[in-house]
Amino acid sequence: MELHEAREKFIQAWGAFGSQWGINRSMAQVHALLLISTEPLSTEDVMEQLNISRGNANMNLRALIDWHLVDRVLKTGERREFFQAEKDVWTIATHITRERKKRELEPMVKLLGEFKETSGHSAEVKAFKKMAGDLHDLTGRIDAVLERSTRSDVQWFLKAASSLLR
Amino acid sequence: MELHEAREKFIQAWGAFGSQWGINRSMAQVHALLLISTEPLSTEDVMEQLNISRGNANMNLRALIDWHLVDRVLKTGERREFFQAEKDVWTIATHITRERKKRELEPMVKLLGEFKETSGHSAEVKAFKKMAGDLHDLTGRIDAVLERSTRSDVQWFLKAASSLLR
DNA sequence: ATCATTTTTCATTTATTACTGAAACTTTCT
DNA sequence: AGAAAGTTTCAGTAATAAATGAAAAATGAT
Repeated sequence: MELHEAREKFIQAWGAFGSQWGINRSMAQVHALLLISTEPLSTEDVMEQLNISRGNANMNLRALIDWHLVDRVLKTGERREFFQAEKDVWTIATHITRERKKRELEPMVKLLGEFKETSGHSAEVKAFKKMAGDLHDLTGRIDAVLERSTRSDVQWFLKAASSLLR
Repeated sequence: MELHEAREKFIQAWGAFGSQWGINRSMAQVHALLLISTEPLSTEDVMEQLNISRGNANMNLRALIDWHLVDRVLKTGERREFFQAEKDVWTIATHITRERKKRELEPMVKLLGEFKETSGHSAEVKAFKKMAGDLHDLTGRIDAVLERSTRSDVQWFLKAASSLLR
């Protein structure tokens, strides 16, 4: 496969993959593009290479910075900003995991916890509380596992271990 | 909190949660409704309780059956079909995980593997292959972890362990 | 302080995804 | 076989999410 074709496929696939997981296509594509670019890119580079508008490029670059997946870079003697992606896949995975955990999983755990106080003693109420409680336990456990596996000390260990296995 | 309010909140939250993760709102809501219903429901019950159309109810019930999250149930002396959700949260988590792994993760692992054969020796090509290879390793590892943690023997063990801890 | 360049915002447009509802189909009963 | 009850399909419509592009704001050089 030629580089050009491979890059194109990669960007498209990463975009589609993202949108299946609730991340918008452009954001994922911008990320993909930066991942496989050796040099930092300007907003215009991103616009051109992905055929997207300035507004779109800007919004998604900022979103990626929020997620700690992309950094702003200043080149000496250049006025405009450049962008480069974090390239270490463990770090990428960690940042994505922590961000989604914080934004989505934690609020769900909290809400499920609140259902403990549902009033009544009917069979209906008991069944409801059982389900809410079980889900609370499950999401709480998942939360704990993710917390542990994304802690920077664990990350450090895993990185070290994986470099030994190379 | 009153049961009625709690149920409503739960259904809405589960729907919103689902849509953040690429599962459509109605499907998640139908699932939520069945999860907290003590008796199996008919298509009409679902339509009424969620204010959705027959077509929508039918499509999403079938999708949930595909995902092994819901079973068809026949009541003696009743002609129409009833639906009930799998209630064990470990089993639910397993089925969701396996289904998404199969539909989305595995194809991505496969695609990333194909990039190994990208031709050329320039720095650009090397950088591309490095990234694709790293992502291939990472997604492959995630795939393996999920495979292990959703195998029925592990499930059996975890269920047994968690019932001992009750 | 001015002006040229770059970045950000946001009302409007466009694209995508999901839902509706009526018709077609299937099943089961008499 | 015909009718009644129930299920599925799918073309058309609606709702939602994302992108555009032009204007406003910010930046920084002179």
